[in-house]
Amino acid sequence: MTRRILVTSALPYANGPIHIGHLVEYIQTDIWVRFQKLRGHDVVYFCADDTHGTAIMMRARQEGRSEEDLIAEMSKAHQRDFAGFDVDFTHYGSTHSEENRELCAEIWGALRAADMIVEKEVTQLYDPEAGMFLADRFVKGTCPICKAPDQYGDNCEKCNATYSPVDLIDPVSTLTQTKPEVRTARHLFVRLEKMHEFLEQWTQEDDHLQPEVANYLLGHFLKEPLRDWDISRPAPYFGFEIPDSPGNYWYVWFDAPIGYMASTQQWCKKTGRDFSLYWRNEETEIHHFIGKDITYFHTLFWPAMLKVARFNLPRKVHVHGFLTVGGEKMSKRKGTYITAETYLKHLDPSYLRYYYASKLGPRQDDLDLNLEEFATKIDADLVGKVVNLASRSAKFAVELGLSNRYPEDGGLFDHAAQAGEAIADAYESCDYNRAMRLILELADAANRYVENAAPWKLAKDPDARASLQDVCTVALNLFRQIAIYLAPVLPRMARQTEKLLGVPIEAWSDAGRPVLGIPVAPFQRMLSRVDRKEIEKMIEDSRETESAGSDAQYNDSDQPLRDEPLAEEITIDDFAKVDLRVARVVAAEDVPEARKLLKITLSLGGEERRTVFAGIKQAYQPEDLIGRLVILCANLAPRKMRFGVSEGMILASGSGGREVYLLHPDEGAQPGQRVH
RNA sequence: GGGCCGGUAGCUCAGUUGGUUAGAGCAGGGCACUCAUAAUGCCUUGGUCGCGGGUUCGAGUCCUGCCCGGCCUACCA
Repeated sequence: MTRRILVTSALPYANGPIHIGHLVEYIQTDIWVRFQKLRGHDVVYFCADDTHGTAIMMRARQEGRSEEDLIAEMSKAHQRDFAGFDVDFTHYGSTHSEENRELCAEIWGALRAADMIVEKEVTQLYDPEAGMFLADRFVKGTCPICKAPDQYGDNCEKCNATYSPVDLIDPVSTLTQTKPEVRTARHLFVRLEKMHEFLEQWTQEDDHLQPEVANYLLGHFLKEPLRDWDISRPAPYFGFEIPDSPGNYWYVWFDAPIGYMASTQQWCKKTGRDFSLYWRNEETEIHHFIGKDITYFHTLFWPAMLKVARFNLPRKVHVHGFLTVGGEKMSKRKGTYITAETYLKHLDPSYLRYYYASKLGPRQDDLDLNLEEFATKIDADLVGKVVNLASRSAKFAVELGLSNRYPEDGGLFDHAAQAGEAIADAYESCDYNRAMRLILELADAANRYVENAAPWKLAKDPDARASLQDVCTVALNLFRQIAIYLAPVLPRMARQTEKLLGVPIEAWSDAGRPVLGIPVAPFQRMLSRVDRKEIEKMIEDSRETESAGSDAQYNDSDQPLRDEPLAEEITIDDFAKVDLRVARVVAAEDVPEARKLLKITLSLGGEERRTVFAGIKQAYQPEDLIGRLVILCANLAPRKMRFGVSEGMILASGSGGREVYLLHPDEGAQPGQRVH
């Protein structure tokens, strides 16, 4: 039975380039789409740029151009990058389109009609100079709980407290460095709770979600009433104005998923198709591929919106994990924040497609790109085993062509043909790493066959030409089966195989019938071994790109400053209030119940001792601290904690967790000395 | 604190509803081959399946407690 399938990948935000982290998703989706097409299904694959929101507006302002100009450029760059990795969309649209505006209005109307929209006052900080309300991350100030300076508007990284930006002490707008004022505005909210029962059912039934995702939703959101969803933003905002609420705009997360539909609509208009066949027809399967960070938009809000507006619900939302490189988050400093563009300058996209395929499973686990493994996997699996099959047998077949009848091969071809269903099951369930393993087993068996048949010996015997032809016929047909099974992952290799044998690869079932009595073209290299030097160059390039503009000699990243902009200016008197002292760690012990804390006893010289709880457990061993000098903020108000009273704060930089770097004075400093 | 996922060979991972001596790839060692992009084939080293209990004729697999790692979430400070 032919299935009609509509597939989407999440819409990349038009605020930055595509990088190898994004590509996990687009490659995963593209493989699934190509697989379904090969199986003979009617598949369309839509995506678009996500263009709205404050971030785009701010960036356009900064660069002194219009938002339209910015997003046009990003869209072009994104599409170029995707094409470079053989990600083949049916249509690539934009959320900033008339089609999207109309669909937003339609769904909005349905939400209104269902009495799901309410208006509420929201008190927010407003930057009069920028003329806009400030989202939480555009405000910094002193934490109202622990008095830590430089904290974002919604929570404190130091003490983990959550609060409203209105409660911040000395708030500063990060846009203009001025002091914002408190203003109230009327926001529109979606009463999601009205759909509670529906969502509880939809998320738990029919395999719509991976089990861990369904559990997560049940445990975190659905166990209590769903909160109203703040769906409007006051002007100025780059997006669509809400038709029945002038001055208010739809929040970017309202119109972003609707962009899937708008992209479909654009394609339908272009090609004369029927939109309702895809979004208002129960027989169409809709599959969304997304990252785990946006799970709840796609599994709660989105199905609720579709349900209310009577559109098709997703058949399945496939959630994948994040990419790490060498076991760590991508880092510009380490050169592992690799853009699609930089990758393509150095390496073959097929490498990454295969590597991701060999690591991707059906669950939302994070995926690690280990560059050493990357290189050995490509070399061993693809070059050494798969391509090698063709390259070691094709040259004997050029003169002879393939036999007219399929020779005895000990059941190898039939076995591989039968394996096709298990491999297909693995692709279908997004268990690509299993599919790759199964395919590689076939390549192993085929190489063993060639080894035993020894065509190179037959080639020396003029009387053995028939046998030689038979051996090549088997080897090349086994190779072709593998090329077909790998075609979703490696479309280029499928094309090369077509050229080699002069027969098109059009369907999965082609792997069930051998090709016979045909000429064989001279073998041309299909894939090169991975050049380790290019990997290094790629890393180097990725480092350079982000350090451009900084002092050439040191290449320090500007990321820390961007993460945490400079604070408001202070006077020397302000500074003098802070009493910093050199102190010696005389004891340090683990606080077993705490995840981050070490209990540290400091000496300020003589008998003066201080006990401080410091959140550095993940970065330092207690025994390594004993004896060393640190800098202590000595006049900080004592703070009662669960484990005791903390009498100060040890100075350190870094983002927390393992990234904590204690300050220490140069040689000669004495405990108790004040730092001026 | 709560939730989810994981912990199997040096590394990356398979292990189907509990059923013989726990597997693969890579890496290591040896041999063979020399058609192929120093590719391939054969042999081989290597595992108290995180730890402790329990259920069972039988546990990597089921139950339970704990330890470790990742992610999520909350609170206290």
